[in-house]
Amino acid sequence: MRPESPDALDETDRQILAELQADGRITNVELARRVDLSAPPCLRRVRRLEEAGIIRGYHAEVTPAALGFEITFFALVGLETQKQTVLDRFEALVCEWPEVRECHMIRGGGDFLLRLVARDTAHENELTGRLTSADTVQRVQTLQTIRTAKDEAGVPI
Amino acid sequence: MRPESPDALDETDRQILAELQADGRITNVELARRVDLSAPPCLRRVRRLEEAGIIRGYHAEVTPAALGFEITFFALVGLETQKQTVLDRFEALVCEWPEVRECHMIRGGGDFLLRLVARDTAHENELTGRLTSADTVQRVQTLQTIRTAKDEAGVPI
DNA sequence: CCCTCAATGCAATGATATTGCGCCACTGGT
DNA sequence: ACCAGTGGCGCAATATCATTGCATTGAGGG
Repeated sequence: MRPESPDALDETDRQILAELQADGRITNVELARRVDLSAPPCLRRVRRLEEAGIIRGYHAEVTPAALGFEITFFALVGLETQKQTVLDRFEALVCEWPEVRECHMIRGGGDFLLRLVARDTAHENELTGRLTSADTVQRVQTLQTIRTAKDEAGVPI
Repeated sequence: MRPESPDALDETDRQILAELQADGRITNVELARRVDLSAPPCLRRVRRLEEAGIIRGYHAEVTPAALGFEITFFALVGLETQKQTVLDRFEALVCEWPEVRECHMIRGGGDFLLRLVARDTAHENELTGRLTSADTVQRVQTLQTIRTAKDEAGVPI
């Protein structure tokens, strides 16, 4: 029947993903040239990848400092319990803060790793204060980034 | 003379950044419509933002699992010393690993926070083992992500 | 009040995206 | 071995978009 699953990716698909991950605004004509296809089938492949959810979207990478966000930091947050409703409530709370850019639940439960941005140290302090004083929060360890040697959004292809 | 710095962003620029951060493949015509400009000045603003380094690039967001990377995890790595050459060497080392997607130096020195992707738990174990046995590495704490409630690449605008 | 400069909009031109269609290769069944 | 059926490709045509040149407009300075 089918030698591979219907959503399997061949080498050309991987090349397309690699190119679009590296430059999301490349023209379809140029993309087709790089993966050695003509434009129409190349575009059809891109559409298929988008519709399959393999490409979730395209984003401009904006320098945070240009918008006044000089500080990026992480916060390791421990909650008092591991009860699901408590975890859910904490997630819902911080997800509403625009300064929280990522919220990952880690390990067995009760712990979260957040990535946040702040305009300055006062803003940062305010954010950590808000975290510390939030309901059910037991401890907050902030990890201030001194410098970032690598920051690639995607995955290796 | 100048009411604001030459690289200052007005409200239209911020709108452009917000739109391109949300959808990096939007056409210039559509972008111009949303920020209430005609196409040429809109494109000129985008080019200016790109050349000023405010827009660093555009990237497709690819689902890691589609490429076989089922696991994302973080690693807190402590080195034995804070000597600059040791820090630099560690950074150079892990930056060469494709599975390391982010490498942030944190706090006073000697500590790094890494974000990594792995195909499976065996791959993850191999990576943490490589970290643990790397030269000058004192300790490695892995933070396995159970679930991710929020993962926004950019900054609030 | 005039001048200057920066930014805009319009119009024209060259590229690109998108669709329809025919062709070829491969697969499975006869 | 032959014959559909299927999927993917390239070509060609058309709609849309990107990009450039140029005239106009409005705000601030002289």
